[in-house]
Amino acid sequence: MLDIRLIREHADQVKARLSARGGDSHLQIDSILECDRDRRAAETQLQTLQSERKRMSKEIGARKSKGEDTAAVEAEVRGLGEQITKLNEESAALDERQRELLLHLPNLPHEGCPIGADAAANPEVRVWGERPAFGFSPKSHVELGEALGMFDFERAAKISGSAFVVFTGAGARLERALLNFLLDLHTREHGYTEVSPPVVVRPETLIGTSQLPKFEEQLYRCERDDLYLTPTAEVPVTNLHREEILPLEQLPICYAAYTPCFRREAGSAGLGTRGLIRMHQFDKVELVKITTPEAASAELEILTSHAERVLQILGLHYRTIELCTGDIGFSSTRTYDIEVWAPGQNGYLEVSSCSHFGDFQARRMNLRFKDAEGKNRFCHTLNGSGTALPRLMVALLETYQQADGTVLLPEVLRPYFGSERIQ
RNA sequence: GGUGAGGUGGCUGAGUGGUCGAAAGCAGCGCUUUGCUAAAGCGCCAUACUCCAAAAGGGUAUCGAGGGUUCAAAUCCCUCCCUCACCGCCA
Repeated sequence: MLDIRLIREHADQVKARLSARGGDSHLQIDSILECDRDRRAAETQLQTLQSERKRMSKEIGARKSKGEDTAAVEAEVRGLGEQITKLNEESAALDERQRELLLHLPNLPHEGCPIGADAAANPEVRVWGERPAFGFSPKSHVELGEALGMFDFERAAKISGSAFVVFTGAGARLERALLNFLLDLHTREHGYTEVSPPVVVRPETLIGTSQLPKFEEQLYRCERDDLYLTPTAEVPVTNLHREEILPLEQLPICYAAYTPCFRREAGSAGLGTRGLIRMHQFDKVELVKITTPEAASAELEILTSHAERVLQILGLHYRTIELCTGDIGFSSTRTYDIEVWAPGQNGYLEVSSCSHFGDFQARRMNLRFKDAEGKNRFCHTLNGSGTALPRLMVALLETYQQADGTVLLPEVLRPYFGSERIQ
């Protein structure tokens, strides 16, 4: 959520930055300003009347204690009360409307965010390793994995529908090995604190990280209890400190969390494609940071390097791109995507998206810290996948496949998996 | 799921209709005094919104949340959320 004062005082700048996103969100600014003006006018009027009522009520109290008759004044104040009720409704409605408008407005892109219309304009920031060469035609993970008995899409469809998977045998074991490897790496070497949060959350939690109100149709909802399945651990983990004022010396807070993630993928292209690339439920290890505005930009670089490190250790070729203004997500000011090479797809797959949200989420969840001067200020939040599991598995299987259809695992995974080869 | 007890400022904790935004204590900040690693005294010490060009200074709201009663609500009524205890059920 943007600061209404920023919008009020620098409307043109806000509009300009929003238009860099390419949508029509900047067109909302004028109606927000109008609502803000009406709201403040109503509030000022309301407060004047309240002040009057308060004064007169005190007077009634004072006169009653002296035994005087106050019937006439009481009648007068009663009339005031009616006006106050009406104005209060008006003012509350305007307040609610303003909040609604602000909740639907995306974040401003960071000054450093490259300008561009869409994904085609995303600059490549780094490339690591190179595409592996094969003396044969590399197979897709679907072909490899099904032959090795690692997953079963048909039975998953039987029990849950399309775009679900059952990991079986070596597949289930590899999933578990990867999770343990990722959590160990981030907690032991990168200093994150491991958390294991609920994956069913209340609507306010989703408003905090901004999946609601705008992206409701992408979420699974348990209607009876008004709870939602989390689309990413970002949601429960970032909200852990909602409505708190954190001491400066506690920052940055760094959490690593493994959770399953649930996405309806309504209207997604490519949902019909076979394989592990886009599913309704998948596992992910997420990295979350809560920090100060001053430290946040540097933390984004660190966070991204931690996600990249996963691929480096696994020996997987990848590239890092930065999303341009036309491609960054709703709540992000700046985002790096890490794309791993998948030989069987003959293309790159996004396995991590690392974003800096500024105080956009912190405002929504009223997450603050006490600065060196003792002032309460909004935190900055960041997160990145570290990494998504199924796509990492795709890249692993396809990169390390052998001519005989077996998969020779990278060194670091062998103790976790319990052998060096999937066969 | 049932019954009961609760939810007050950074913390502890008073307050059951009227100068209560809220006693007192602790912690914190400032000043003073005395001085062997500290004590005493005094003062300050919530948040949000809003008015004013700004500062200074006002105003309003906030005692878990939302409604209601009343001239007036931390205080009375209703609904919800949460915590604790016991019972029931249960991986």
